[in-house]
Amino acid sequence: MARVGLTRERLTRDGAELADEQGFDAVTVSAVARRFDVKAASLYAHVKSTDDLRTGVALLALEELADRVAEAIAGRSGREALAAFAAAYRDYARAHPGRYAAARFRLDPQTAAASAGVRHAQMTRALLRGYDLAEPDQTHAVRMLGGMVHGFVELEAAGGFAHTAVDPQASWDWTVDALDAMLRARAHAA
Amino acid sequence: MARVGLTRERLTRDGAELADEQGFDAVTVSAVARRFDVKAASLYAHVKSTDDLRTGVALLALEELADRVAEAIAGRSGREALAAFAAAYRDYARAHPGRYAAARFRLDPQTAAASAGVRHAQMTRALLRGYDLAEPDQTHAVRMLGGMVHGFVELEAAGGFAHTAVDPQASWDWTVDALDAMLRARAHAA
DNA sequence: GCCGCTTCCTACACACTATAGGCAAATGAC
DNA sequence: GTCATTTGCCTATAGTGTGTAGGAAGCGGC
Repeated sequence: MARVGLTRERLTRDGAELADEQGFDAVTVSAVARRFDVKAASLYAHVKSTDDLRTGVALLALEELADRVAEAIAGRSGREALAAFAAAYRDYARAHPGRYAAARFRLDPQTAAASAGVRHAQMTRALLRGYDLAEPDQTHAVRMLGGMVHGFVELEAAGGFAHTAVDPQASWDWTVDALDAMLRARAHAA
Repeated sequence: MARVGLTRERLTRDGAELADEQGFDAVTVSAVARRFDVKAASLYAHVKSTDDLRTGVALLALEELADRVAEAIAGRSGREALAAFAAAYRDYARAHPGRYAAARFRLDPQTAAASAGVRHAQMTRALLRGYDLAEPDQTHAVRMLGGMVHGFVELEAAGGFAHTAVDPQASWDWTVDALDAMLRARAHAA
């Protein structure tokens, strides 16, 4: 009966690759089963449902992305840290579009609370410590920064920048500069 | 045989309502058929496929949203126009989450070119004329602004702001203020 | 070798997409 | 009014995906 050696972990990793190749929506029980050359029903011993499979991919992506961001901001501060932080997100989204989409997958509250999502929030706050913002400005800045990075990355991925000749990288650098200037201007402003 | 009076337009409108109620992913041929108390096969006389149905909803949402934005910025300029522009997007997303998601639906290039999407781009540029930016700064600003608004709205919709007590409206106002200050600082800076 | 557990299988019930072809209601000609 | 045509919705069917139940083959411990 030629055992393939399925594991929840292997299915999750394969799901992540499938997401990058065909999009996160293509991550289904039967698609992954086909890649292992196995019947779909066999996967149900390892994952509870398609939703469960996707949740696994989402958690993996959040973890990977948090690791990269952590490495990017380690030992840096101020503008340099901001640029590295933003670049970590953008580079990951460009290298692994499916995983990036997976990281956006809606998790139920307690799964989210136990995920690497909290590390993302902590790192964003850590980054902003360099700008010395008092509350509630710091929270405002966390939200603005998160929205900015995510929004830019998503519009770029969706092809929204394809109709103009201007290099997206230049727009990105310009935006990061603007963010830095904005945050510095608001330091101590509470 | 009790004709219900199906039309492509009625199916599209109903799809938009379904999207707001159950999410854009719930917009399927059979779900809409159920709402009209009709067999799924009957819909295929009016829409070519599920994708076609969703495209219709997306075009409707883009149109509606463009109308609202146009109304919001009419007769305003500068900071006031920026605030109204941003509020139009956010308010629409909060009132019609499914349609907002639909507006993000990936259209094939020629459908996109014939959609209200181009009005959105034109209005964004029109808004930025008030800040007197030279190229390529204007394009950078268009991208930044688009990303910012979309990213903030999406994170808010995804519940990303639920873990902190700070009022999202306050963060929104703070962000719009910061954007305005930043754009003014960059006027003529080419 | 044999027992027991795990892994993967077949079989099945059900839902959604999509096509083909049928029948009846609405519409227009007269 | 009635008849023919068009249109609208139907049934039937094939294909694919999800998820459950139960069966058989592999693998380890002894």
